[in-house]
Amino acid sequence: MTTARPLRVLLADDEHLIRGALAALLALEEDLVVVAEAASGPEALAMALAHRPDVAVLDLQMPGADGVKVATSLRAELPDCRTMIVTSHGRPGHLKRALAAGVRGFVPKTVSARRLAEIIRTVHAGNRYVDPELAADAISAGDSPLTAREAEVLELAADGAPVAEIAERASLSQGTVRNYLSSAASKIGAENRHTAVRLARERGWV
Amino acid sequence: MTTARPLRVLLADDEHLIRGALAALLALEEDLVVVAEAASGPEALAMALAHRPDVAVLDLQMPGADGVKVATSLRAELPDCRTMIVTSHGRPGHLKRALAAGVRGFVPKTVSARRLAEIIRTVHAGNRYVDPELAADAISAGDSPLTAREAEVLELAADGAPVAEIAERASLSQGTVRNYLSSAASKIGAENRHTAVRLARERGWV
DNA sequence: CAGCGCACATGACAAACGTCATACGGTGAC
DNA sequence: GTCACCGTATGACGTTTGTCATGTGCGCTG
Repeated sequence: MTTARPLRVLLADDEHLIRGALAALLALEEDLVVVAEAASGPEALAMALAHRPDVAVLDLQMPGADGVKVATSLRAELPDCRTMIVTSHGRPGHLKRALAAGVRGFVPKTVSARRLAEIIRTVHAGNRYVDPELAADAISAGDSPLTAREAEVLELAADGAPVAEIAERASLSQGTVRNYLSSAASKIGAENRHTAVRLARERGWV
Repeated sequence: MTTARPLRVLLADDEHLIRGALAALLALEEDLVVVAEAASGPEALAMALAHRPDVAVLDLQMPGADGVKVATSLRAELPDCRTMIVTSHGRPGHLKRALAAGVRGFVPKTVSARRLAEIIRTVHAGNRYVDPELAADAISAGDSPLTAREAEVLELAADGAPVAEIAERASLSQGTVRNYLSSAASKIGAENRHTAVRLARERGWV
């Protein structure tokens, strides 16, 4: 059993420093081999199709397309490839999106390389792994109490646009927009739409 | 000249994965030795005092105290130790703050490890190094047109607090607060304080 | 089918906000 | 020593928001 076929890994992260360092560390693991690296979402996708890795380790924030988008495409185009997300900022919403996209591993960058290698093996074996802390956050954040429209309007309000502009962009009357913003804010427990936007962001509801 | 005293490096980054990987890569450089690692601002400070490194490589965002704060303290307590900042999100304002704190190197995490090693040597030699792209951003963002008070009030407005609360926290009258917010927004070219906050953030003015 | 929740709307009122004029004391520059 | 700019303040004005009541129509679900 010493000559098992090595586990082929794709590494995608826009930070060269991290990516290179990670590749070096994973190379120390005998059963892992990094077959491709990418610095952007589209590049990750292209690399995956070219090299057909067993596991794709994706950074959440990358130029072009974020980790979850890449995972979604990968699921369609390369179903045998397991995907996992590594991230610095673990927002509850991201985790939820990721799991919905078929991602099987979700870990913060605070883990050690050894641990990451273990998790890569876990994921490859067909199991899932979600960082317990992030999972707890996601659960405690709960599901969004917002209706689809409320969320949409809140999102349009995100950059501080006045009601008139939001109304126009959403093709709604100004009164309706105010109603939605008001009910969204009260559901969230914020005193005004701006704090509502911030809180919704933090909880991954927008 | 082969047995020169090695260059002693302190590594501070809250992401274990990155920090470990970085340490491993820097260890490949013959003339560098990582003498200490830290995962938070205070820890970095303590480690520096205990191990007296030649160069401290600090992540910008860390729990406890950010890289710039650590650099400031270090400058006072360990003047011989050069400091440099490594960061993922290079906002213009951070660079300015960092240079003011006596930081001698400022690089994004997109550089390669080899390059980082070179820069560590540059910094140790007493020179400065600032990533050209970040420098260009900082220059094009220009200086803040805001007065000290305007910036302060704008910062208090950052989380969407109403004027009354800002006034209380700044010990100002509500009218004054509104005046400041109004003039700050007009200087920035924003239509209201919320977009003003956002733009000021992007330009590193708060 | 009756009831419920949602999308969407209107009108009205109070509170918050943005803007402007005006004022006065302090500080630094010329 | 005047001039300009800043910090601070007030009062007044119109506009934008937040909130509420109320209404219509639609699609589920019991």
